[in-house]
Amino acid sequence: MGSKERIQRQKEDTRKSILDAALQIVKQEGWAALSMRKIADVIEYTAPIIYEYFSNKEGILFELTKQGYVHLGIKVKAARDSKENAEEQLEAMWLAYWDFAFEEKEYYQLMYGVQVNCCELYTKMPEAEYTTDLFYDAIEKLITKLPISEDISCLKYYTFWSLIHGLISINLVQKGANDEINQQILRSAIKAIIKTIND
Amino acid sequence: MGSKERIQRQKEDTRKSILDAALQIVKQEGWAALSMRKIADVIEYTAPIIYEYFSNKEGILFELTKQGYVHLGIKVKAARDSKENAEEQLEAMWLAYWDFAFEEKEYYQLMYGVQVNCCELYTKMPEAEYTTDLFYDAIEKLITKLPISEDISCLKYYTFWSLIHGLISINLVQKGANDEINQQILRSAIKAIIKTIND
DNA sequence: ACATTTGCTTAACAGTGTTAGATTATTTAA
DNA sequence: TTAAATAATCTAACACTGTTAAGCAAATGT
Repeated sequence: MGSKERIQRQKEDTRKSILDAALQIVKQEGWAALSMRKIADVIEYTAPIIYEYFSNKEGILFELTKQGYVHLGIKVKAARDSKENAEEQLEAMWLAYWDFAFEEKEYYQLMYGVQVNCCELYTKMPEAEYTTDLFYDAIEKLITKLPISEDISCLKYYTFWSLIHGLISINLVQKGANDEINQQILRSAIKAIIKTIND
Repeated sequence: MGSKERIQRQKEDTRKSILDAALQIVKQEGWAALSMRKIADVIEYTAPIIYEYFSNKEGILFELTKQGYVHLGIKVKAARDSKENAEEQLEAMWLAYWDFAFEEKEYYQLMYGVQVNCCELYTKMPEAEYTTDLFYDAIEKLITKLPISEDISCLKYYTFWSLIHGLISINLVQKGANDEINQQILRSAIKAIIKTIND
């Protein structure tokens, strides 16, 4: 009897619907408004059911964080593949990162703890490392002096990341900034950091 | 009878003790653990009393935010006054900002919404503008091309701020970064941005 | 047909911010 | 000094939050 598999499929559907419901609520009302009972309302169950799919609320956040990293990775990879030149690739990748932060604001807030009390234990999430690796590769392609030291690519990566994440955070928290100035800062700073890669 | 003034003084003391208690709890247990009842326990009252001094919890956070900006302003000003050279001044000021973020981690988290759901209405807080003005002044001192355009100082200010705030946020959220690398990024990036001021 | 397992719900606990009403203490007025 | 008025404080409650235990009902296995 194949009913086992049907039930299995139903369970996976419910699990997915929990994640979808959570994201929907957050997109409509923000992270502070997300509650187990609200999720239960959306999926038309009662709250305790959720605990058969996730050990607790943090479990849901953890899964959504993973989803976020997957989406970000896809977007950054696509940006890289849209360009030939190594410099253009790196710039396009950071711009894609920037776009992701605002298009998928709720994911970004969760992934990087901007106004969200995300759990602390997201260390060593393989989905997160994928994007990081893409950036490291792109940076190292631009380094001409061999052998490529881990230190210098790390330094450059964090410089890029700090600048862009800082600009995003400032905009996500005290929004109301001029978008033109943001674009100017972004583009000129990216170019400036790229220039210093082989200093 | 001067008892009016005595009572007035007592009220001010209680108000201050509420703020002190809140900060104490946060320093011991983090922002997530701060509750009205815990504050009440510390000041040896019951929770409703707090509402005679602050309209709600957000009111307490608002006041602490203001305190934070005052402290930051003092620190940044002191850093400026410790140097003669304009470049050295600006660098010292950002390093002071950096130090503040870690020495007064709880204040910084609140002021800039790092892992804290601070209220949104902190716009136009005069205490915050003081520090901003200090940085603008220091940047404009370095601009040689006259007349000094508002755009260019704004651009440079946000570039500095984004980078440093980003680096701080990353360290406050996913802590565990190498402190040497942070210092290297900080100092080299500050110098790099200063260099581009007159481009 | 009976027993067992599964799916799901209700009820509860301990905590949160916040408010209304009752109570106690202090001050003022007679 | 005593009575009335005011101020200070607390208890209790409401509507939430995450989470767990107990119970009911329907589907399943024997």
